Amino acid sequence: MAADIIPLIQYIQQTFPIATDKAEEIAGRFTEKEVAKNDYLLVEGKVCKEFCFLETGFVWSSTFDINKNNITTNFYSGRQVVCELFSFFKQIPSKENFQALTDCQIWYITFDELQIAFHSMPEFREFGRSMLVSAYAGLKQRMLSMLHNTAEERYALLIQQSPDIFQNAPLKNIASYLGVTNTSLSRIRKEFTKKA
Amino acid sequence: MAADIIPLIQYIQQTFPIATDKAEEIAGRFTEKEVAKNDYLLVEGKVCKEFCFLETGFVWSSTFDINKNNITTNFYSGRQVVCELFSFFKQIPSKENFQALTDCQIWYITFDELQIAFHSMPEFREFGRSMLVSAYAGLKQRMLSMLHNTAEERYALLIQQSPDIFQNAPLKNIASYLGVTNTSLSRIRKEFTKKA
DNA sequence: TTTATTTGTTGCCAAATGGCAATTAATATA
DNA sequence: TATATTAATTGCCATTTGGCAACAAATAAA
Repeated sequence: MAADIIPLIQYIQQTFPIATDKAEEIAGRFTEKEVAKNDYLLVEGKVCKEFCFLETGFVWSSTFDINKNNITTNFYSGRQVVCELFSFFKQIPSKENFQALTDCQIWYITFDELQIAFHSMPEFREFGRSMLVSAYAGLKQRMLSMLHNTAEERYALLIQQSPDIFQNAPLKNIASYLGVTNTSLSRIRKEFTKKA
Repeated sequence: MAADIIPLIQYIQQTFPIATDKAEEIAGRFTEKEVAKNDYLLVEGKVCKEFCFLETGFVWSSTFDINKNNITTNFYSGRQVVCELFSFFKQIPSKENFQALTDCQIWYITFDELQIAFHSMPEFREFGRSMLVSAYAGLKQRMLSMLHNTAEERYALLIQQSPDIFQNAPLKNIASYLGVTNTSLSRIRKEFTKKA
């Protein structure tokens, strides 16, 4: 599959309003690569070296709780940033794994390249900051939803907002993403289809 | 009470390792102010204009859910950044209120001043980014805790890590911060003291 | 294709949490 | 101080979610 840089340019502009030629200049700093299904973009204990934009494909990230249970931290479908931001920006070992659940087409920039680009391109910095702030806000939303919605409400929201997750990830991982056991998710799904 | 800039300098250095004179230069861009008990640092619907460092005092932030219930988003004790980052960095209206629960001594910098300082001081930018990344990581931790710890475990963690919250905030707000009803929190506390 | 392994569903019951109302305690106001 | 208001606790019961085991379905491996 041929790589297409347009989605990255659009993503940059939508994250931080900017002239198209500037967005193209930023996007031009990225390199393309492919990641095969089931391969890892990042392994726990390693430092995240690349800031990735997922052009096409599907990725999930996970970590382990105290009881060594694998718990899903997130799912990523196309046209999103896929990066363990803490590990990447602090250049310290990641506590999460990132794995491709389908073949992926990716645009990436290394940490060193990004540092250089940040210093020479104020717009790139602004984009980076805006991306971070949006990620922060998204996480806060998710946290508030965890606090004040039932598991069934969270399930309903997820299936409505990200139906693609259900095409790409096994239910047990969706369950841990939602913070319920797979037994409970199974029952929630039963109730849900009954209502619909 | 006289303002003391040392805690701010220390906070900067601890967030992003940097020479003391550079940290002092960054801190020098901040202005001091006092906020009286019960006054608001930020009101929902207004754009957050100041990036604040809380030298001394105690602040809580809250928002409203769909049913107009007031829910606590966070508590802030001294030597922390107190800022609605999304509203501040995007300069859009805040969905949260920030209120002082005690008299507060604050160091702040406005958005415009910060923009200027960011452009002229690379170290300030790095500090800002590091602060954002840490905030992001802290939020992720909290979210994972919401997902995979019981209410009682979250209560135990909170009282252990932030006992000062219990000296400054009413239990009903701590309950909504933990994502439980105040009825449940009351029972959890009863069980907890029984065990200890 | 056959077999083994993993994933998903269901029944049964236990544990955690919520909802409501009554009561007490604490705080604010007159 | 007396009164009104708000916060916190408790009892009773309903709802949600979890744990375990058995089973079925899907997928991977031989």
